[in-house]
Amino acid sequence: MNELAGSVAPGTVEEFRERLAAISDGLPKRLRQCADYVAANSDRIAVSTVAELAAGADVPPSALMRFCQILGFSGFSEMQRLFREAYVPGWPDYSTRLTNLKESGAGSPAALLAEFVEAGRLSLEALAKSADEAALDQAVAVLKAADTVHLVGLRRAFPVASYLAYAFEKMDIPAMLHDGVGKLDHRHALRSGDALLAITFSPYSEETLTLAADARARGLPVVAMTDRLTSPLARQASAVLTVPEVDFGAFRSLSATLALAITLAVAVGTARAGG
Amino acid sequence: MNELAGSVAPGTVEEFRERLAAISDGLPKRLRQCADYVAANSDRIAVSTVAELAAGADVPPSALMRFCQILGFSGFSEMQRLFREAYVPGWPDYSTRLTNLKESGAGSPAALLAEFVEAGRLSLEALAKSADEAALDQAVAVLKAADTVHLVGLRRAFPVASYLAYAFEKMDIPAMLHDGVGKLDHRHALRSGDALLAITFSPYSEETLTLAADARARGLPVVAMTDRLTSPLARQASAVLTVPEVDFGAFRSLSATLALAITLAVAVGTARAGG
DNA sequence: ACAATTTTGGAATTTTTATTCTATTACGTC
DNA sequence: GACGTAATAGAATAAAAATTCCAAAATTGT
Repeated sequence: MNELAGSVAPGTVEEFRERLAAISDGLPKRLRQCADYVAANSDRIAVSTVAELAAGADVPPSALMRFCQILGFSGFSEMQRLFREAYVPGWPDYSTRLTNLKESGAGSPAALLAEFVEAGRLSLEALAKSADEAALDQAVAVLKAADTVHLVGLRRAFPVASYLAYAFEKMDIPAMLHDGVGKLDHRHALRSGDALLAITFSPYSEETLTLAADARARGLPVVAMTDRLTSPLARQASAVLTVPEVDFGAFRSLSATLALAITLAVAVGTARAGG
Repeated sequence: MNELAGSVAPGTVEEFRERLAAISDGLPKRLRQCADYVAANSDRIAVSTVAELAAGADVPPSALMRFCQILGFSGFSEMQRLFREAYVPGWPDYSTRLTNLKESGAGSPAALLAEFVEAGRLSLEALAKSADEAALDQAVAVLKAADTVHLVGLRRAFPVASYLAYAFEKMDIPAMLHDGVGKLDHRHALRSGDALLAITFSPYSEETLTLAADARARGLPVVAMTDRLTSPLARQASAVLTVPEVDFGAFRSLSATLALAITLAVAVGTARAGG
């Protein structure tokens, strides 16, 4: 294979990355694992041993040695030297790095990123604090018992609904995403024995509320993911999950909402598998 | 002298500094040199050998060993471990932890939620630490210049793509979501002057890669959001944004991915409005 | 299905690195 | 200025790490 690739060792981290990208295609399985792991954790090279890195990449140490040689180094030590020399203990802790990003100028992409990361983190923390365990248990119970889980969420909530649809499908749970494509109305698909998982945040989307009301009228249980207990969706629901999400500008980070959504999906999936 | 100082080793870098400051008065000559050098170059500890550090401090290696022991460590290796771990804040096999939790079914929904919140938090922190500002700037520049922004992301990445579509629409940026509904092939919609924002994670979706290759072939710039620099998508791209995200089984928390996505959308939006 | 070639895993080996030990030196005290 | 104590340097040893090598397994092409 790539026996010619490594005539001369990369002299800088940049060169290293280039070569890595250049060769990593035609690499056999184990060496590819090395390439992927090293690319994702290049900051660890300077402070790890062969054995540690190999364990991380889930390959034997000798595979990692071969990998180093294919890249043009005489061995691991030479590769490590490159990274040790370039090593500046970047941004040891998260908060100073955030400050640093913000300082790159108000409105700059980096500063924005810092804001959104912060918003997401706050949302997650708030969720952990405020989560209602009883409501969560009840939601799981309702969805576990359902024949088909109907999912609805539009606009801002659509990513969440579509993610749930993906997750349910992966776990072999019958689910149907009501996405309103082609303005079709799928409400006739709601059958006795099913359940609806509805997601909407202020300003609440009319279609979602309508579908929830419809399900309620037919006697189907409704699980709500929304922003307040006083939301119009909450009235229709047999279980209400509220998500405190920090808005930044007109947008909402969705971090907390998605975390809750995955929890729900996995909990329902294991509950069903176990029953 | 300070023979009692080292009853127990410092557990954090903070503690280390405190103890160093506390004892470094009253130290004999050689040990003083060690203390001074280490204090001034503590960032090198993680990536140096005893011999290198000793040479830097202009003392024999054995002096440095004694110094480590006076600080409370069993030897140099233990001290070094402290610094290596402090700068390598990875998530030690977090995904297997989650997988185990899921498979054992031992976790109550509330416990699951705690895990997913933690995963999201870690992802966001890692994003802040590892974000490539230059790549982000370039991605913004590319999308700012585009007539229409085409979005593609399937399966796990679909929520991200759909959220971007929503955000772009809110900001009056011409955007088109390639969602593959009805197996329609929209590639003819790629026109000169447009740009493609493609999102895919391992295992990479074939359709996304194909569309990216297609765009590339027509000379359109491609911005990639993916998991590794060695991803097949990265090859097609004029800007590559990598997102560190904790996977668990087939799922991915998406917290970091969405934070980056919003950043991109808002940055492009303000850049366009300002131009 | 077979042979040729590549890839792999693990044990054996070598090299490097950390650590201990001890004779010697320096220091402070009386 | 001699004695006792503490500190030091460097050699000796132990431990850990890197690197090589080869037989077995897997792939590839015919």
